[in-house]
Formats: sequence, C-alpha cells, structure tokens
Amino acid sequence: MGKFTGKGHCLTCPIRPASLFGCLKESELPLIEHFQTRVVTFEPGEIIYNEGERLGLIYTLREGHIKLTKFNNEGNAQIVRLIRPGDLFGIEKLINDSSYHHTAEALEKVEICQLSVDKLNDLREQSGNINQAIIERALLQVMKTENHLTQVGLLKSDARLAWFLMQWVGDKSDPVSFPISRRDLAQYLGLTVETVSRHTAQWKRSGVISESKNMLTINNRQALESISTK
Amino acid sequence: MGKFTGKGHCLTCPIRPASLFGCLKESELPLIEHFQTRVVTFEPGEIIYNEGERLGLIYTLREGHIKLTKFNNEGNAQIVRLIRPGDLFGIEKLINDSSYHHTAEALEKVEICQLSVDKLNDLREQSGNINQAIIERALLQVMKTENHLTQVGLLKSDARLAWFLMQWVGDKSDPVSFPISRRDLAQYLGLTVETVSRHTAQWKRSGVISESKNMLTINNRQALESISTK
DNA sequence: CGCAGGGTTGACTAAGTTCAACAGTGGTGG
DNA sequence: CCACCACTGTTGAACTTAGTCAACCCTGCG
Repeated sequence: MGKFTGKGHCLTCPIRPASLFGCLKESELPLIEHFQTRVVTFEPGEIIYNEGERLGLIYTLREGHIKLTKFNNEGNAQIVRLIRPGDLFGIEKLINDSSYHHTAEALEKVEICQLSVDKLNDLREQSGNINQAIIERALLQVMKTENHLTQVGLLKSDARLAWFLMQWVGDKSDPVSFPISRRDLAQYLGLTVETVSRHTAQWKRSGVISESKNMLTINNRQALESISTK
Repeated sequence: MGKFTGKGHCLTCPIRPASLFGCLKESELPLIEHFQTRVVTFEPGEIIYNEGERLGLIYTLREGHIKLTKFNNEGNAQIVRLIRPGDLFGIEKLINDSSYHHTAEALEKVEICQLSVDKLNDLREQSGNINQAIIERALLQVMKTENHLTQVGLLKSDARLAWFLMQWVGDKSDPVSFPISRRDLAQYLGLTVETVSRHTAQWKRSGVISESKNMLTINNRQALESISTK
C-alpha cells in the first residue's frame, strides 16, 4: 500500500515552485521551514486511495502520473482527471468532513508527498496567499473539467482522441512518456477500447503518430490538428 | 443589457443564508453591514456576460435560472452548468486578471446581484470563513462537473435524460418550473434536439412525465429511475 | 511451455445523427 | 381580427457512428 521513503522538507523540495507552496513570498518561507511531509512511492496499478475513504491526507504528485476514476452504478469507470507532477489531489478533503470522491491509481511508478489536512489548515490561517492559491487551483480545475466535458459532449470519437493526444504531448516533437493504456484512454474519453484502438492503429499505419514501449511521438501535428477540429 | 432595479443590502438580503455570506458567523455580520450590491434583472434570452469579457463583477443569482455555455471551434455549444438561486457565478474572476470562461444567458426572467471582485477580496482578508466558503463552493463545483462528465461519458441517451430530469425535479411530486428548451437539454447532455424530443415525447405518451407551459411533473419516478440506471 | 493481459481486427448491430417535413404557438403588423 | 412569420417541438426514413461480440496476435512472466 505505498512504500514510505522518507520525510520531505517542503522548504527545499525541488518541486516546490510547481507545488502549492510555490505561491509563498520570500518573507513567508519561514512558515514552512519546519514543515515536513511523508514521501511515499507506489508501483504501477497500486491504489493510493479509494472513493469514500476518510484519511485526513492531501497529496502532491512529485513524479509519474496518476488517474482519478469515478464509477457509476453498473461499475463502469469514467476517468475524470489525470494528475501530473506538481498537481495537488485529494483536495476535496478541505471540505469539512468529506471523504475522497475518486479512486486514485498509479499509472506508473510514482512518488507522492502526503500532507495532513490539519497542518494545511493551520497554514491557511497564517497566509492569505495559500488560500488564494487553493482557490485558483480549484477554479482552474473547474475549467479543465468543463473543457473535458465539452470535448466529450461535442466531438466525435476520432476528434476526441486527437485532441487528447495533442494535449498530452504539448508542442514537443520528441517522443513523450505515455503510460496510458487503450483502456484508460477509452475511459477518459467516454469510448470503448476497440474504437480507441482502431483510430490509433490507423494513425500509426499512416505515420501520423508512432509508439514504442510507453513512448509516444506525434509526427504530423497538422494532421491531428485537422482531425480534432473537424 | 439588464435593468438596474436598486441597491441590495447583503445584511438583510432574503437569500443571504443560501448565498456566499451565509457562511458568516453572528459576530462577523458587521463586516457586511454597509455592504451594498447592484440588483439587476434580465429578460429570458438576454446575455449577462460573454466568454472573454473582463468586467470585474461576480454574481449571485437571486431568482430564476441561468445557463453557462461554452462554444467549440465550430460554434457548437455545450452547456456546462445550470445556475440556480443562491449560486455564485462568474467566480473565475477571482483568479488574478482572468476573464469570464462562459457565456451566461438567462433562461427566464432573472434577478441577479452584482458584487465587485475588489470588494469581495477586501472582505476575504477580514474573514477566513469567506475563504473557506469560496473554497468549498469551488470544490463542490468540481465534483458536480465531474459528475456531469461521468453521466455524459458513460450513459446512453435515455439514461442521461432521465438522470437529468430526476436531478432537476428532486423528490417533489408536484409540477416544477422547467424553463429549459429541448435545445438546451440537448446541449447540456451532449445530444441532439431530436433524440431529446423522441424520448420526452415517448415518456409523455406513456405517462411517465407530463408537461404544460414550462411546468414539469414526474408521474412515475420508479420508471425514470430504472431507465437512468439501466 | 502455457497462460494472462493488452492490443488489433473483422463482421454485425444498435444507437443516435442527419435531413426533411410538418404541427402547434405566439407575436407582429396590416 | 386575421394572415403571416418565426420558432419550438415532433415524427419519419436513411444513414453514420460507435458499440458489441468474437477471434486472433503478441509479449511478458511464472
């Protein structure tokens, strides 16, 4: 259930700039001088927490990727979010007495920093910047999810998939780490494994993208672009 | 462009308990003693703001319903949220220097309370409860949108529609105000007008629901329930 | 070696979209 | 007051898309 690998020191943490505490001003740094967190690693496929659990922990991802999934009554899964390094998750615990609203699963070997809700709340009372940063992250999250919803609600399967790949890869033209199975893609985009496979196989044949052992390359960005806005 | 109907006094506002300021403790009420807002009304179909506009205003809906819409490149619309009385919207303005991320349109005659971002920010510095309330609203919004996404991603058209109607009506068995056109339903659920119409017409014929001039009744909740979880 | 799991492919089917026609309704102007 | 128009909702038929079911390949692993 996750291997403890040591205490983290927020002040000197290499990913602090990308983390929640990246918002602190020089003068506020003493606030987290003695702040420690637990750093934990998980193997691919391991569950970090389950929907409904009540641990008082909030997480920052340091390395790797994680998926957050919701299940409907019939046990079908919808992936609602993909977590990247620097992202905060489990943050719904900031609502009084709530439990986790997703199941969080590691897509690859990940390193996570655990932060206690209570300690974070103490900190919030001392720094308005932290509150602002939390609000901004939450509001950005709303927008991203609305964007996701818009793609799923409006686009055809190939456009959805093309949109996602472009988002994932960004503007890099080198191979990019791609730890996402066909199944995950399908559950993220509201499709079936087969449709996802058909499109990607087709694009691989026509050379638009290429794949080799968890690495993805977009060879013809323009082609994907035009599919995604068709 | 909205008719100004007077100043609102937050302290004595009838919907304060449901509004953002419902979070204030007795002892904090003096904070808003002299707080005033502009109360404005809009007619059905009027636009309250457009995506990209930069007014420094945040809104609380006092009466009626509003839809928030996003448009994709081809001009197709996805309704991402329906606003009910007491809800806060335009709140993305709390992110530094951002613009509105939706187009807000009145579905019926609405009464809205305009609040300046700057004034709200002043207030945030004086009350941690306000920050907490904003965070909770933002996080709840994330969850609702994720829920919406899950329905759109996983359910078949009839289940989506049934789910929506049940959500809308709640557990009331009396007729409920229903100011939502077939077109809006379709744009909210990621369907076409025709599919929505076919299902509702069918359900009206079989007596599961009934409709008369913007009022909706669910006659057979169990039937809808079983369709929505099929 | 044999097995499990992920990925691919094909044939078929079901679901929903598209296009088109038409009904009902409310509003406008002569 | 009625004729006309615009708009919303409904329905049908043809068509397209994506889902379903099933077979098979490939890879990694015990």
